[in-house]
Amino acid sequence: MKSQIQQLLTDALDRLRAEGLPVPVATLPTIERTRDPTHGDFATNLALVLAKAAGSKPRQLAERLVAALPASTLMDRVEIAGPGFVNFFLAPAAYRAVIPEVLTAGQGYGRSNLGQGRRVQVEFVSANPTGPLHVGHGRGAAYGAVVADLLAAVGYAVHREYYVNDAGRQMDILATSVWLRYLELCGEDIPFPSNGYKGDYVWDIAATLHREHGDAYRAESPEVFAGLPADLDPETGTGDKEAHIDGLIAAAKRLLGDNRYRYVFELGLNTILDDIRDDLSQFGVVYDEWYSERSLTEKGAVNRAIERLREAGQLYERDGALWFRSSAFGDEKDRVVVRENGQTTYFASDIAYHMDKLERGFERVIDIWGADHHGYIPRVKAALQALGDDPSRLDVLLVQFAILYRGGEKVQMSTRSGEFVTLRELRKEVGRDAARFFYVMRRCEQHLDFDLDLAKSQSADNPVYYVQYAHARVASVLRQAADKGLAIDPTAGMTNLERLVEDHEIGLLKTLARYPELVEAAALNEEPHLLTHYLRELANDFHTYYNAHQFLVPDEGLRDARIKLILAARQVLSNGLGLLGVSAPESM
RNA sequence: GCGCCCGUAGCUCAGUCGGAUAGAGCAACGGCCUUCUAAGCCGUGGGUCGCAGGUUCGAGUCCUGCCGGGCGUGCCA
Repeated sequence: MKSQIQQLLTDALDRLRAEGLPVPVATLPTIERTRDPTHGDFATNLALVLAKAAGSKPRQLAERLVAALPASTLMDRVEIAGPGFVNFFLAPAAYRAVIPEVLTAGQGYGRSNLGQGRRVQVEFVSANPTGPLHVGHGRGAAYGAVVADLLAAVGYAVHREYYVNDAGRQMDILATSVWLRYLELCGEDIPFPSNGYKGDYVWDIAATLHREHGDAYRAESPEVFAGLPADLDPETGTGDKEAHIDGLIAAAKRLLGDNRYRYVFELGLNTILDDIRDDLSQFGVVYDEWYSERSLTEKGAVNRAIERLREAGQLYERDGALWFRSSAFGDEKDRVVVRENGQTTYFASDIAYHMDKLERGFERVIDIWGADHHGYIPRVKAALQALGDDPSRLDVLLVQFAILYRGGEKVQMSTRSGEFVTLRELRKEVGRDAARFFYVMRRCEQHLDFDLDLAKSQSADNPVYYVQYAHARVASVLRQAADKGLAIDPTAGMTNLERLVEDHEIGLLKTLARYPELVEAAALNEEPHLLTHYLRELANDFHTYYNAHQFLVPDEGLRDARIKLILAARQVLSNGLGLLGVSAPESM
């Protein structure tokens, strides 16, 4: 509808230009939906924008513009208002046309081919497999999933990916933590390291190891701790927790040998990864690919990335380490890619990973990170630029923290003690639908206050229930109609739609017509919250209509028209909820 | 110190490429159930858009400075 009006305006401009008005050729008329209904349905500020170039007063120009507009059945009337706005009032028939449009398109209503199949990768969550996902990861999961689905809905070929950090020191700490717990289960006396992973899940993995392999992985405690630097003593502040845990990792590798160490490591990794996969899939979040960090090293991508940087002359040695000159590309300082001990850094893997992403041919790559990683953006972009790639192909979207509230109080979380609220616990408490909806209700760069009590409440205060209830209500009306033996045939001719004349009906029609534009905006700006707000509005339009008018009236023609309208509403509610990963219940 | 994000009604937040009289929900107050689910609807009150400049036909929106809050600033991942 918007584009049709745009075409009318373009035609008008062409005509004015032919009359000799100096209008820049590149001018593309901008059309906006009005905020105020007294300004019509759509408006353009074209006359204001062109006034200077045309050497004419805005209002005079607006009048010439209106006079030049081709006749159209879409339009009820066109008015000039304020300093020179041109307001378009659509004919009611133009709005009613949305009903057949929705009902024929069905689930496809709101989908488009803007992206024309261009390939986009969305990488999200990518939490280290050192423990279960917590509520912070949940927001990234919900946000990423909806962004991906929105892009797919507007015609992009979306590849959803989880980057698995299955290499590196954190994973060694996990493997060692599992082993130490296992030794405790074997009856060894183990002072657990302050820097180890203390969660219950570590015990669970250790118990599996003990159950399946008995004492086969056992070592004696004194042997394990022999010659280690002291752990941090929280009382006195003496000791070094980093040196202590590194010593323990070395002891584990030495005492277990390569094969047995690898086994414990893999057991920990796979157990947790399976848990994360399961958790996400129950959350309705699925991936096309789980991409292993280790595989980057194994196939030589990390070395290749380093070589490419070296060839580009962007590496140098200092203090025994190999540095990337990222400060030459906008980063605040240079970064190490190979440590003094010869090991490549996490950053080196990440350079290789992003190089690999672009090599895989994605036109656009979207990373969704927790906001605490924002300082990381310049160095990754710097690396891409140094490699000769185009850094603008990478967009990093930062998701701020989610803070849980229960009974008006902030829920305390601390990863240090292993006491955190997991995504699984959250889902169990408020349910998948409420969690998915609440997580994307705010712009991603806005801190999210997640009210657990509200998410659980079954009332109008709760936006999820409010929207779902609208859907269930339509279904309920249709059941009533069936019980009364009234025919419902959505594919029957749209002969009675002109009976829809009430304000509530026109309002609902207008909201339904807006949906495709809304999906487009939400997708292109990566803003799922627009969709949650829209659905609330749509539900409100429906509930208001429901309260003001009876649908199942004796007048057959009117009844038929109203049922078609609410069928269309149900379809759009269902489509929108579907994009959010929230169910659309038939009854509540 | 430097960098990124945020600051709009009592609370939580929308606000389209800069557009017309700044919106919604909650909370508060007052109404509506012999009628398709009251998990709903209607109404009332509530604002120095953090502050000060600038850009222009027009600024909550763009620019600069300041104030306040969050996060970051590893040869960790």
